[in-house]
Amino acid sequence: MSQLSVSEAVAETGLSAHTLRYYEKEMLLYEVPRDSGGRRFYTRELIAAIKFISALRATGMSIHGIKVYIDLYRRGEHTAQQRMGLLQSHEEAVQAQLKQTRASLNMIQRKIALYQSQLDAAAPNKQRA
Amino acid sequence: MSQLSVSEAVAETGLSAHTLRYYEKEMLLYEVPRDSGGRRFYTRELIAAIKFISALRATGMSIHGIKVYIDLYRRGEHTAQQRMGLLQSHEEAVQAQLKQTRASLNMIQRKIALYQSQLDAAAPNKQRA
DNA sequence: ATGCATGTTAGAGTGCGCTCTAAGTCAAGC
DNA sequence: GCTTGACTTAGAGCGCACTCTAACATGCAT
Repeated sequence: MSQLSVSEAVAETGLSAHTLRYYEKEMLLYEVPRDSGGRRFYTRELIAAIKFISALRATGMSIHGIKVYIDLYRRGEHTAQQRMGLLQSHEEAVQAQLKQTRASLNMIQRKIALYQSQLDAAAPNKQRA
Repeated sequence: MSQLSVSEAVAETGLSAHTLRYYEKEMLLYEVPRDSGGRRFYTRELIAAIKFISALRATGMSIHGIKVYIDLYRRGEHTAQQRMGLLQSHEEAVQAQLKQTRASLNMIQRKIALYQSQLDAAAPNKQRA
């Protein structure tokens, strides 16, 4: 079970088969093995890579940005420092984005609270219904 | 100073003039007043609306989703409950998205930590340099 | 052997949210 | 009067990340 078919990989990663092929075409995934019939299968290493790529995507890194990271990976161990640097600056970007999202969420929550007090004031007897 | 020119509104909201016109075309903004020469200006109410729209955008609400909200707004006070409902379900979506982002960020941070320990192990004498 | 699910390819199409272009108008300063 | 800069319009164009199409191949179950 350490080698997953396309449909198993889809189930495991939450990405579509189209997207998996797209990532491969864009070189985010490489050396994806095939069975005798030419069908792809995914090793645990590939699945781990896909999940990490998904984490980068989920935090807003672009396909191009991920490709830069993956290309470093392919070039070998001596790029580890650079890769770490990329991840660190991405982490900072994510922290900034989280901060921005929290601020915006706060504004939205204040608006909701405003609606709540308006609606309470307009129908004060509803509180007993 | 309660009426801002386009360039002042750009400075105040962080959006581009192109985007402000685009939002107007998409009916997120309406009844934007004009001066005698046909140029737009933005009242404090409009600026507040733009900032709220930006908060919705920053938290991932689509232009279409915002339009639905704004259309309710235009239809009057009796839509307040529905608008609040929209904001509440958006809030839930944002909370879920934040949770997802934090989980992904965590994965990235673990990878950074891994790099750090690898690099420390590979060059242990660097700690004194 | 047949049917069907699951896979393959190259390449086209989609939806989103801007972003820019080109040609023109207007008001203020020199 | 002339230039400059900020603005106007309709509409085209763009970058991104998928997402789908069409035609074909494979392999398992009946």
